[in-house]
Amino acid sequence: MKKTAIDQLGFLIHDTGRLLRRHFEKRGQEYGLSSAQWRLLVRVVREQNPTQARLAELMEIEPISVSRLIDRMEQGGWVRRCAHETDRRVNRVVPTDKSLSAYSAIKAVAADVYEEAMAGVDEDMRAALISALTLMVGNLSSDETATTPPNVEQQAAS
Amino acid sequence: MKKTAIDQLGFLIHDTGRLLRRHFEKRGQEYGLSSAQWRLLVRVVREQNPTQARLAELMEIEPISVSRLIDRMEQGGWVRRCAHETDRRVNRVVPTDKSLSAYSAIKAVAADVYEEAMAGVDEDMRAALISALTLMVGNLSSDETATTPPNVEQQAAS
DNA sequence: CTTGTTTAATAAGCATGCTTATAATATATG
DNA sequence: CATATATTATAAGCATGCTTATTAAACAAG
Repeated sequence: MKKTAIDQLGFLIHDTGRLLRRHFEKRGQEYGLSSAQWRLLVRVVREQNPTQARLAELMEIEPISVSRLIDRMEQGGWVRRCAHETDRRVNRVVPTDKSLSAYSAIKAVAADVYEEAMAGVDEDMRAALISALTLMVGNLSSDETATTPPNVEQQAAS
Repeated sequence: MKKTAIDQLGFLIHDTGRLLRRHFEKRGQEYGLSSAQWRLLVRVVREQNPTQARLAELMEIEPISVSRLIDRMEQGGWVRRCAHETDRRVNRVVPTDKSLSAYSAIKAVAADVYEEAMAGVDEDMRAALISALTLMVGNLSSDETATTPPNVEQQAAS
């Protein structure tokens, strides 16, 4: 039945994520950017010099994780911490020239990895995949409180 | 177009995995099992006392990661390392009574988290999701070497 | 102005993954 | 038997996430 497949959903998503990360890092390692660093850089470029707190919010990770990611990225010459104009508590995170010039190349690598991963997955299935994942992120983000909304068929242990 | 959605695939899968893990750990923390420990325990029970090397192979993580996971699980009373009958290099990993009695309860928690995540995702979409992820895992596991032969379906190594 | 609260960033320490290296044991070969 | 190679587990050290606690600055209220 499908039930057995659902049991493996967590494993599947975990594995897919791990494999994507692994491939991206292998392909992107000539640039010296890890996948976490790449995710952060995308936000920095898109948001135009966000603060660390803003990055934590966008990436849904803790501020301390951002802080340490940026430690390493600053060391690697990818971003700089710049003082905020008015608020002396705040750092703006600014991409370096190195980041800006590598950006499109690395973006192409990412797109390439995605296409490699999606070989043999037709358009309909891609659309369904993305819709399903988007729904799931919504379900899991929103109801930090609720437990079991509308039509759940929860299965006990099998 | 769809291209923009594909760009976000990595982010989506990453987020979904992170959120699933977070929910599972919140719900399962009364048992004191993390999600990595849970994944390992499932293998241990299914495989009937596998060796650490076998676990590393099954979970596709490094032997050293297994070793340290088991360090903590042994401390937590979830598994024991038992000497192999003939090969003195080898440890068999054996679930404790505590594991066996908690197993179905935790399995139910996992199933519950999956259902919560999948609320509003209909049967067709679930099937497509699982098929797509399975294909992706295949693509990313098999071709550790190739780069992007157009629409590949090579299943070289397993 | 002083006191208290909130916010931004960091520190300390843990879990889980990784890579690279080592120790102990098994096995294969001269 | 002795030596070379495999395999199993572990060690050391790093990256990235977490929780909890701290520091510095901003802001609000008396």
